[in-house]
Amino acid sequence: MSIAIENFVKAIYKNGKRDNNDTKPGNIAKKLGISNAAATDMAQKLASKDLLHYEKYQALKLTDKGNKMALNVVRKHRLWESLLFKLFDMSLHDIHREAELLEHQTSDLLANKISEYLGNPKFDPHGDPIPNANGEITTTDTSIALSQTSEGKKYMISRLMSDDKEFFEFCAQHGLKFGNTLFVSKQFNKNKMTQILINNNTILLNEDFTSIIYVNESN
Amino acid sequence: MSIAIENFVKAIYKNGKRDNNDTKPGNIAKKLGISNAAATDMAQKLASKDLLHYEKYQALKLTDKGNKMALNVVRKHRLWESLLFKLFDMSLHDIHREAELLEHQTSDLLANKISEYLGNPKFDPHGDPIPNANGEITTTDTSIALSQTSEGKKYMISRLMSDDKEFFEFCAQHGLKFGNTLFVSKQFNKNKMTQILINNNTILLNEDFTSIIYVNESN
DNA sequence: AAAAATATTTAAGCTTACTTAAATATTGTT
DNA sequence: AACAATATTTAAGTAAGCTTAAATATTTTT
Ligand SMILES: [Mn+2]
Ligand SMILES: [Mn+2]
Ligand SMILES: [Mn+2]
Ligand SMILES: [Mn+2]
Repeated sequence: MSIAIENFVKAIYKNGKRDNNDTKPGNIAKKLGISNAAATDMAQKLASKDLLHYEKYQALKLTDKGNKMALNVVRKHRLWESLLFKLFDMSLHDIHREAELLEHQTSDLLANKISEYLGNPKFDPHGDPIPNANGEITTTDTSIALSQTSEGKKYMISRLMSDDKEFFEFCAQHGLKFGNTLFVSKQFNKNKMTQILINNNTILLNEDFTSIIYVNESN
Repeated sequence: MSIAIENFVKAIYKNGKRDNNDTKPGNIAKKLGISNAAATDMAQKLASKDLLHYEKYQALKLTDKGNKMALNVVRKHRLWESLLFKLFDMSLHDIHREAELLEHQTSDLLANKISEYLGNPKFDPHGDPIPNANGEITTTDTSIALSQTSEGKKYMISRLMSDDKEFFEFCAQHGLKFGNTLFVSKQFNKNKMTQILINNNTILLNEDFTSIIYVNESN
């Protein structure tokens, strides 16, 4: 399957998972940087290949076959991120950018070699789960967005759901990193802001950030 | 530049280097598995992009710009082969196959990271030289084909110029490996065969093999 | 030096993955 | 419930990278 198809299927998969947007052509188009017309076109083509269910004006839904393909690409993406992060001194944003391309040029055999070399990791450097060779995610995610946390509790960062360079630079600067702990000192519910204490620094985060930083309650 | 263009330019580069075939569209077409017509078409297109000199019915010649592009792709190819060979238990043929794809999806930055990680190696696992970040090959190659060697002398294998699976399997089986030494016991000039002694085994090689196994005279 | 065999080029056409513009349907607002 | 705003779909068209078939040039053989 082509790069365009792999990216399309993956975008639907991720849209359905994370964003509770409904997965209509327009949303996918926006993510992929193509026109709505192109997305509709592609959706119809993929339906004829049995990769997704298409009904005019309805949300797109992957078939089992489409889902499997998406998970295969996601697996390769996250394995590459893990490898590059381990071997080289590269930022989360940079490894993501490289993985976005490498994911399409990787045989299943190579993916398995990478996985084996890394000790079959279950999570990538963002904290995202890595599907196994059968396209299954066996770990269960108990984490919640920082925006959903309670005042006065301690949490461990489990996932940074972003591809944005500036966000990662901000995170790096303030110690917001997979595995680090923080304390939620105040929730400004009206303003949708969250005040946290991390590394003895107090920071105020708005919803753009608190909705993509995932955490687990800590001791 | 597209994958098709990178492969095309690289094929011209390699054809000019190794094979003393003249580099006409038909030869390139054969290597890339496309029609002669497609190769001519592409050659004309690349001439308009200043990547090669095209004159009807004449051999193709890369411009400086084209040469630089080819070396950049070759660099990435050989760095990937080096990395995969080091990290994973993969055959020379397999690493070549993966590198053939990865070479087109690798930023200069990532290439430099790989090079640095490996200690800026000068040769890949086949013994082929790796161009530096400026697209220069600084090593000089003094090796000769096994077919050109003299009876009664000892040589060290410096290069296995092939992508062929069966050839590599044969090599692996008989200890024909980068760095290993062999003794040329007889040259059958009329039959274009070479008899060598390696690991206490005598093997008779025909020209298909002796022309792609490169060696340096050894003590 | 012809003739025959080969190789190259041109021409016409196809598929993929896009684009913009126009038509149509859905959704949100008054 | 009607109107306006928004989203989706259809239609028409483009560029890249191929194909096969036919025309033309080059190379090899006789
Ligand atoms: Mn990523
Ligand atoms: Mn991608
Ligand atoms: Mn190779
Ligand atoms: Mn290639």
